[in-house]
Amino acid sequence: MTTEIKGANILAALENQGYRSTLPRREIVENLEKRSDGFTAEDLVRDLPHIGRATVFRTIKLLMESGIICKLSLLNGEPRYSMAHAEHHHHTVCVTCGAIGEFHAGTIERLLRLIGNEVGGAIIGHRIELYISCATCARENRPVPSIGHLRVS
Amino acid sequence: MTTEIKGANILAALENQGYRSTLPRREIVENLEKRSDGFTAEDLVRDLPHIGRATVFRTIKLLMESGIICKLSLLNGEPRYSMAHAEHHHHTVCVTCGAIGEFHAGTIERLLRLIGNEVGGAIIGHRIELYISCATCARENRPVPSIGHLRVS
DNA sequence: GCATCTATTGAGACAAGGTATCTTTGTATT
DNA sequence: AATACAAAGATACCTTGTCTCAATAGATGC
Repeated sequence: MTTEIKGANILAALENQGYRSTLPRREIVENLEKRSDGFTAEDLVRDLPHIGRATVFRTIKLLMESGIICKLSLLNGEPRYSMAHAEHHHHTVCVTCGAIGEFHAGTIERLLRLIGNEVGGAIIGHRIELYISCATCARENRPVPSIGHLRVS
Repeated sequence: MTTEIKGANILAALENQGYRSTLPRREIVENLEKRSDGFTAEDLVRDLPHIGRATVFRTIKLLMESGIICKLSLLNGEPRYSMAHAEHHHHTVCVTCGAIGEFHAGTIERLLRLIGNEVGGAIIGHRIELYISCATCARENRPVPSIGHLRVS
């Protein structure tokens, strides 16, 4: 029931926005399709050594602006990218293995909008990252790092 | 009604954790007290040129681990630090002027805990940033940048 | 007050993640 | 096919930190 844009459709989406369909872009999109979890820019650079570093970053930026991939932060601030499977959503990040999940929560959206009123000014958007110890890591009792003020009381 | 730790108390807190009260640390803490809004590491480096860059970063890390300051992200991912006025809290970030605010929302905490159950695995903590156009910027109609998948529908 | 022990500092090299510049190449269009 | 301009590649550069290592300075015992 996800509204994932994929394959040729991604390129088509870019073309509709006036961007050209080039070989590097096709290769990057193709590579992304194989990925089910979070990835780094360097993953792509490593996987596609004949494509320039700058091009990889430029394409990532393009895909982000088009809402096709999104960027999130591990606990320590390390960046990760992941395919955007839904229009607006949030991420779960496993603090031990780094696995990325996705969730949607209408109630939170509504709440945040209310809070926006209280806070003064116009609410534009938000970022929510939920740090978890994923099912596998929790089962294996892998030690959870200290997370400072991000912890839940 | 905030539980802000300040001045000598910050140093005392560090000493209680076994850290020494050194001149650079005192100067950094003193400088931080003057700040009411978000700041960058480079702000401190610039303000305290006789203190080494590494020491500034080391002290920031220390203060973060002690829960005295916290780190957050502007829309574009740029890091900002801000004094932690409450135990566990979240931030509002003005997307046009970068002003940092703070809010607390028990309801969201509870909700996220519920979502944690659904998501599978153990919930450890979370990060929430609410992007706004602050009262001043909204009044002056300053243009809001595109924010990709972070926007609220 | 002085010696000592060790945490901390400063300087500077290094690393990750990304952007800017500039020339060459590739794509869409006529 | 010719052309115009978007995009690529190479590379230098920037920002935000971290690491190393010798020199220094707090805390402590005497």
